[in-house]
Amino acid sequence: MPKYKEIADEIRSKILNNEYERGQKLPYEYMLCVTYHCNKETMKKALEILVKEGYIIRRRGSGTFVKDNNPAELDTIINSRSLTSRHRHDHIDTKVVTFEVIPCNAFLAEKLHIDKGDFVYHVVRYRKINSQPYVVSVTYIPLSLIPNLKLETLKHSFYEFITNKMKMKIQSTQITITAHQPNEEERSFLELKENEPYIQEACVSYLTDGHVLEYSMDRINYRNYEFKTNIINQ
Amino acid sequence: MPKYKEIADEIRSKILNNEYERGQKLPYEYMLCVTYHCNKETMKKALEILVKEGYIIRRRGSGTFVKDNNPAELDTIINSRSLTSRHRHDHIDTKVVTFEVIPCNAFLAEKLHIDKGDFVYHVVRYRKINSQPYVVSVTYIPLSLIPNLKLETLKHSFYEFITNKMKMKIQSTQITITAHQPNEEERSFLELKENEPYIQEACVSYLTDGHVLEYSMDRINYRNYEFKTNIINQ
DNA sequence: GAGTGGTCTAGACCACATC
DNA sequence: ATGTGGTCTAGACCACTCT
Repeated sequence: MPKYKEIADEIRSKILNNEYERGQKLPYEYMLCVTYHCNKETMKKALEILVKEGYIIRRRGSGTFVKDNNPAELDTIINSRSLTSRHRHDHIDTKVVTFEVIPCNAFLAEKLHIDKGDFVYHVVRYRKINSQPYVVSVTYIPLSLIPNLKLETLKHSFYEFITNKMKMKIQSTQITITAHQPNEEERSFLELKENEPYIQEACVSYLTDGHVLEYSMDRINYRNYEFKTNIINQ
Repeated sequence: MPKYKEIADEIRSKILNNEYERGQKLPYEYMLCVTYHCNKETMKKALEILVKEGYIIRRRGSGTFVKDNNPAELDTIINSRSLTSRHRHDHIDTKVVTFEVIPCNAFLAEKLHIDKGDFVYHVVRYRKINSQPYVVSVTYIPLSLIPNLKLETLKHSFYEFITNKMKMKIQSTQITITAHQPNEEERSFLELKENEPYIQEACVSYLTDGHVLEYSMDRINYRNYEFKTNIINQ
């Protein structure tokens, strides 16, 4: 793990533990460099991570300040740090209702960066968390990437399988949030009333080797939905 | 404008103009440094911007590649580059239905980083785009930041006013997306049927001087809602 | 003017991918 | 072994804020 990430982790946990308090001014850059034994540019990289995560704010001429925010709330923001932990829901109460191999259409070919007609897994899963219906998950995965996908894997954690068994790494994910009317099965599982839509998170996941791992649509009862992110102006 | 942003802009537009094609490998780092007359670290900063925006992918040992994506679609991703342009809707068909000054409650005090009881503007606006109902916008702004806010300003672009007249700069925005049932007025304006929720984007906008400019809730008919973002794994 | 961040460079050295 | 990106450093110089 690079030094700048270690330093970011240290400072982040100091903020979360209130060693650096809300609204407080941090020591200035050179002082931090001395404390954490690094060069100015390295410290800048570390602090930049925390800026992007919304923990601190830097002002030329004034200094670096801890954002006057509820730290617990900050920790729920979706960013590079939390993407992995989002996948950790994967083990809970999964019912696989569809598991088939089909030739993909033009839409999927575009998303998955493969040719129209190439075979893909088509998986539909109904998932509960703490016995409460949570998500209808529709996933398409190129067959060529994982020729030996098994039903058992889909019942447990697909993410674990990808990471630990296949030694693949997700590099980035494009997320698109929209809302739509469910079909009858979805409505019944998600316990939606007449006219109520689900929120859909459509994800395209890229591996570090450049391949697209999957195109997935997670459909969630809007009552349970929350998405937080932090956008920094350039 | 720093050199690394200029270089990022140049390379981004080459990608958008297909001078660097989808899926193509870019010249390697040192070559790019020669082409754009800069140092390795500067080029790295430039390319990092494009990685975050989802235009390119870098692989240690292999090279830098243009993502095999529809460039037009990439341009709709919400990130530092597009935050500003989102505010450009601000001029369209605005009806101000509430404009008052009230003492804030504990919830707002927390969001705006002011004391409970401090005065804030409370603004509710109904906005149409191309004569179509688009958003119910509820905004709270600390009175102390803008003591002279006028009704006229709210009918036009609040963002323009902040930027050009007040010379303020938005540094970052925390966005939280949820969905809720409307009240009667909201339902009627947004043309929602019985049981249909709106999607809410709650935003906390920070200025470069560290103050919170506003807490706003934009409530949108779910049929018209779309939010795209790109998340890079660390 | 003093304090503080931001940018840029030159160069050393490391880590990973591919052949 | 070679090609390619990633990290780290030392130091020069610039830009903004505050008082």
